[in-house]
Amino acid sequence: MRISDAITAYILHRMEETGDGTAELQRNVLAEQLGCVPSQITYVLTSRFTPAQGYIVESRRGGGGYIRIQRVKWEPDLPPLMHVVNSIGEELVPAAAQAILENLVSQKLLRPETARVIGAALTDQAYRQIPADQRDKLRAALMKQMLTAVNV
Amino acid sequence: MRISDAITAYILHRMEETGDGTAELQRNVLAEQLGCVPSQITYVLTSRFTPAQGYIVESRRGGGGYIRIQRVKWEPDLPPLMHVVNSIGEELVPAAAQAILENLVSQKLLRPETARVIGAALTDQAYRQIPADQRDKLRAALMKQMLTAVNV
DNA sequence: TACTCCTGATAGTCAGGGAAAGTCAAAGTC
DNA sequence: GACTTTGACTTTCCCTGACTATCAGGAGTA
Repeated sequence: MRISDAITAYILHRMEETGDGTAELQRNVLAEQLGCVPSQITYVLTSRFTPAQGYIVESRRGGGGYIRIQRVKWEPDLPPLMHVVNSIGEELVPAAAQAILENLVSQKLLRPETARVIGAALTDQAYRQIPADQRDKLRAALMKQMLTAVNV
Repeated sequence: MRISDAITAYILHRMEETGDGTAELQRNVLAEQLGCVPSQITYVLTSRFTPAQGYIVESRRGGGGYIRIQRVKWEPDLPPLMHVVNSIGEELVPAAAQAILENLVSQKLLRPETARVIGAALTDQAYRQIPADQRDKLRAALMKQMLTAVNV
């Protein structure tokens, strides 16, 4: 029995309990409860609760800090967005990004304004400071993150 | 339970009450009411009610002293969001980004969906691969880029 | 009246300590 | 080889208290 599985199960269970698809926890507390080091929690979150898997994670450090995990609710006519998110690999070139966005807009899965905003965040314009060989990876991560947030 | 949150909530509540987006208070009095030291009020003001987050704070010492917090009214001229874009510096920390978005939404200058999407692109979650010391710069660049794209 | 000085009533500053979560690389497991 | 686990170190945020700066008004003086 892996600790990671226990952590995952616990988080999912908590989500069920709250009823709104949200789980809020404190890293140190949970680590203590489950008998692992705190960074193990972080590991599980980054490997199993990613946007591509339909989750949004937000957190806060310092006194009274917390971690909140939220499961994305998919509207009946929106699963295609999920497919898109899953179909994006580790890297994404600008042209492909634009194509995906245009496609989504023409299918009425994305408002034009939303597409514009997403597109703006995916142009190399914004990545001046990022080494060229890392931009496509960043682009892919951002695209997934943003598409996932469209229908929280 | 964070005292900072209570102070923040109190100030926002006061702003609602007055109706003109202004709250006036006395530091010692509020500190007494909420059971904290006066400098805690100052801390909250400097960390959560900054100009970058859309607030102006003015104060006066001595007898009859006071602190007035005012929510910035963005001019309804064109282009609406440029004020915000211009007020963002070279770097942007996550908390400030979030605060700006909330402010814009509450002033109806941004659709909640759009704010969510932008917010998603500004969390550290999306920047795992980026060196920590470059994230705030990237965040600032992305924020400007996206806000500019809202009303093309 | 006019001026200075004192005093009490404010708010501001800053350094330090504590409480969280994040990072990363090395070691372990299957 | 990919995934897991660990722990030392870092960063962020919160809270406090001692000390400082500023203001208004009154007392004293001429």
